[in-house]
Amino acid sequence: MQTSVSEEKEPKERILTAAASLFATKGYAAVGVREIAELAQVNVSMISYYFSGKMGILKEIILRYFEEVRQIYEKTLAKELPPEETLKEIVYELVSLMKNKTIFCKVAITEMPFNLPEFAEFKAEVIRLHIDYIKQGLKLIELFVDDPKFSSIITPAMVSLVFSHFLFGPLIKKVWEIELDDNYYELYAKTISTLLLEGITGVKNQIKSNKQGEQI
Amino acid sequence: MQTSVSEEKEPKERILTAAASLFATKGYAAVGVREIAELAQVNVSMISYYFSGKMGILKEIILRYFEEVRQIYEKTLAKELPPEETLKEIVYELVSLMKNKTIFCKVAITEMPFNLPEFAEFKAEVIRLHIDYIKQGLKLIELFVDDPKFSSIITPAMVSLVFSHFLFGPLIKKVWEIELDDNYYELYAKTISTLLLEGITGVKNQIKSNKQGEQI
DNA sequence: AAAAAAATCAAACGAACGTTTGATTGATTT
DNA sequence: AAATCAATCAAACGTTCGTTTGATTTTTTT
Repeated sequence: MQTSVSEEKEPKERILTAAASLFATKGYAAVGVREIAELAQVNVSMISYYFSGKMGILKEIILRYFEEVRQIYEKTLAKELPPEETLKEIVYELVSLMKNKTIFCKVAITEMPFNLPEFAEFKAEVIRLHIDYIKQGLKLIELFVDDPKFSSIITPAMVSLVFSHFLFGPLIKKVWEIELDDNYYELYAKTISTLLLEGITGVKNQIKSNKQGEQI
Repeated sequence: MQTSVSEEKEPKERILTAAASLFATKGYAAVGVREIAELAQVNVSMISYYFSGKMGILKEIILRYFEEVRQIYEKTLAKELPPEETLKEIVYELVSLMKNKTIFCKVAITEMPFNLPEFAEFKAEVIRLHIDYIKQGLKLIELFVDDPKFSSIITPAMVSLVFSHFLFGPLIKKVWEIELDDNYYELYAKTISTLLLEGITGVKNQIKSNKQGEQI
């Protein structure tokens, strides 16, 4: 374990990295500003100076995460591949995002289910801002399953599928005792996208056979 | 929103329910003991009296959650159904567990990715105690995919698939504007288990075709 | 070189934290 | 009825919390 951030750029970025790393392991609310400042090797007051408060750091982390996801969606949808290929590519890109910026993503995802009163409004705003491209992603899935009820099941399922590995990260290492190298993550992306595509196809067939059942 | 716990049993149970409900919405670390006490309508000191500290409540919640899951596994495996049916039934049971005891499950799951130093040992112990039946569950999947590397991908994926709806619960209501009644949850369980079964079958086929590719 | 702006610091702020104390009440046992 | 035990309480414990202050240093601009 490192006790300080190694020769890293500007203080503002050091604070962000240190905080993200602490938030990722202990959760936002369990981390104190002094702990962040020590790891980032800055004075405590610098946190309010640069981020106007501890909450500002979390907001910045979440904004950056959503921006990365937005770019992935935009970049991939612009290619206008067939839906299956698009979905596969999005999964690949999301996995490599998680691999390269694990702690940022983990913070954004683990803090998502919570509803701190001071934070609810900001989160709702972020969701609102990004709802457009989320729905673009949904249209993709609705090419398979054109019922909003199914989208509301499959979309969160897709998100949590892709991120499951990183959520349970430390536990996985402990239980299976495997090495998490580049090969592993390639297999991971491939397996998850297959799981998802074949799964959705299965759901689609299930719906079809149900409809036929009703008609008889 | 209720400001107190309605005429409920023993004080100890009131504390547990109140705490779980607060932990579920704000996260363990963001909730204070006084807030819990107020909601449970007990004196603050009763928390240490019954649970020997705030952490004791969280431990109790997590223990109860794991016990419920253990019972589901045991009960279902005892039936000795074919693997597909077993998997399907486990998913159904897990969904209905989440439906009936949402806040307890949500707390257990959302706090799982974090590693508070005072809490790491307990969590490792719980995992160790339950590793046996988790591996029993794994054997199920290894009937489809007999490579531990794939299990390490598919098992967390399965868990997060089943729980995705409850993790993103409030967000789902907001985005899709749908009613979450019994019918919805029946569809939910059915869809998730299809997604999972067909997905795993797809992964299995992918592996098979890869192996054939190597042999040529 | 002087002036202005930005960055950093130690120190202190009041508030909230989880826990403990010691007295008091209510119920149970002798 | 007396003694014992469990349950509850208000109050205070010492810490830690996030933030702010006002002085000081460093950098940039004039």
